[in-house]
Amino acid sequence: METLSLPPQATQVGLAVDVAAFAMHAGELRVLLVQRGELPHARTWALPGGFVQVGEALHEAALRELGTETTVKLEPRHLEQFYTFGEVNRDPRGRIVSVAHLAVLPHGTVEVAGGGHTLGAAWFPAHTPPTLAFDHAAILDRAIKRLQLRLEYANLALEFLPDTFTLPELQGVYEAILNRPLDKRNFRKRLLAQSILVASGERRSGVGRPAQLYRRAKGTRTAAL
Amino acid sequence: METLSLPPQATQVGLAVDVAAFAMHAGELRVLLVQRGELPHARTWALPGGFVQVGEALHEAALRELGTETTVKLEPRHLEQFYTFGEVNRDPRGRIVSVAHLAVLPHGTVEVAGGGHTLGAAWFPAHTPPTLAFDHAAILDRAIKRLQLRLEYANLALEFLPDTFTLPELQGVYEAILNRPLDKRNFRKRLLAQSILVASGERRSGVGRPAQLYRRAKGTRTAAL
DNA sequence: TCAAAAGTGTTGTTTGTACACCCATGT
DNA sequence: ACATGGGTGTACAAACAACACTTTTGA
Repeated sequence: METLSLPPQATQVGLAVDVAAFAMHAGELRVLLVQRGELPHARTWALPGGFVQVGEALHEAALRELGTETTVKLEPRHLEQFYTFGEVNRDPRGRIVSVAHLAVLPHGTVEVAGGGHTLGAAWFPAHTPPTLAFDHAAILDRAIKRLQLRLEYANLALEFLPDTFTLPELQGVYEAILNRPLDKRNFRKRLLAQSILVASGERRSGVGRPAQLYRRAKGTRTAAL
Repeated sequence: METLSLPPQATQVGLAVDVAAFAMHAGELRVLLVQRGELPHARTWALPGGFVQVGEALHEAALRELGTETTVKLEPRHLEQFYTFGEVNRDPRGRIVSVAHLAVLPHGTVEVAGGGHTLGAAWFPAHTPPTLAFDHAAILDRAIKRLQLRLEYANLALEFLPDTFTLPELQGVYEAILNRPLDKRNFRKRLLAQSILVASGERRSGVGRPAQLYRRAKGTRTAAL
């Protein structure tokens, strides 16, 4: 297929991916950050990311960066590109355009460690992140907005939880992402009306009254736009 | 600012923009296409597009391509990127990633002619386009979906019309974009309830009963997400 | 028996949708 | 007078928002 050649001006702009990967920890929405080990912005926190390889699809590059910049293998339940950041001076190394991705990691994804070019990796509160390198604060901002949008109509909240979960847990995910409290009765009414949840009959022991366990009904996984 | 250098693997992927530019003609939603003058896909129709230059923002590249691939200067009322297409084999010349943009051209933008590398430019029905080069059919498809989404909550329909317009004209824009008829009474109720339209008192002569003219209320232009 | 968390209904408001006739003008 | 397109209101259904007490368990 390489019968025609790329014109020279086609290869002067660098193409990267950055990934805003979210998970729930301690009832809070957290985002995965890596501490840069190289200039520019050495020692500051940043979204995991890197350059797209020639034979690699964009989502593959995003997955690879999630895997190599952190030691533990991460298997996102959801991955979608949401915006492409191309300001001319967003990176001091030259003209680099970044296709930003949103990832959702399932419950239990806790241990992460730096790998590759990074000094470390850790989870941070998504709504109150530390100072970030490059334009990553803007990228994170937009990622959260997209996540909030998706929540409303693509059952994305379930991807944060294990296979079985209680309604209060699910409501906690919604509240953590939307960053505001929700009414318990209206929440239950709305969710159950969608009939994407089925009670698994069991109950989970805890401090107060045990909660009904639910799981997602078969065939109700909605594809991302 | 060029104190740090781009790593070599950063420059192996070509970055382009493609633009789906829409306008209303004869009560129909039309999209601007150019006929390619070069391989690959010589003589087939395609969305206007081309490579991003080093010192150029993405939206500037989109505007430039709109201007150089057509002779008449086009001044879009709305321009936003909506998705980045990066399939590995989408272009036989090599690895080229395209940031796709959606543009809305105002009423009266009729004459276009080929320029640059193209054999010609013309408007085509957006819902029934001819065979398109590369993956441009998929890009156009997604552009129309985005346009339909925007319509619902970003008053984008007004950008297709001149400063003053009648409600039946506005309804025609909605129907052309959504590709389905709307109820006249409900449409008027909904639009007037938003109070973004003010009657300009005048009337326009035509065949039947004259229609009330409206214009957009000041300060009601909503920024694109 | 107390603390802690789960569960449950009703009411009013807003939003959306279906639907048919009269009005103002030009010919 | 008639043809052409513009303009108007109501009734039902669905979705959404506010709001407080009872139930089940473990300690």
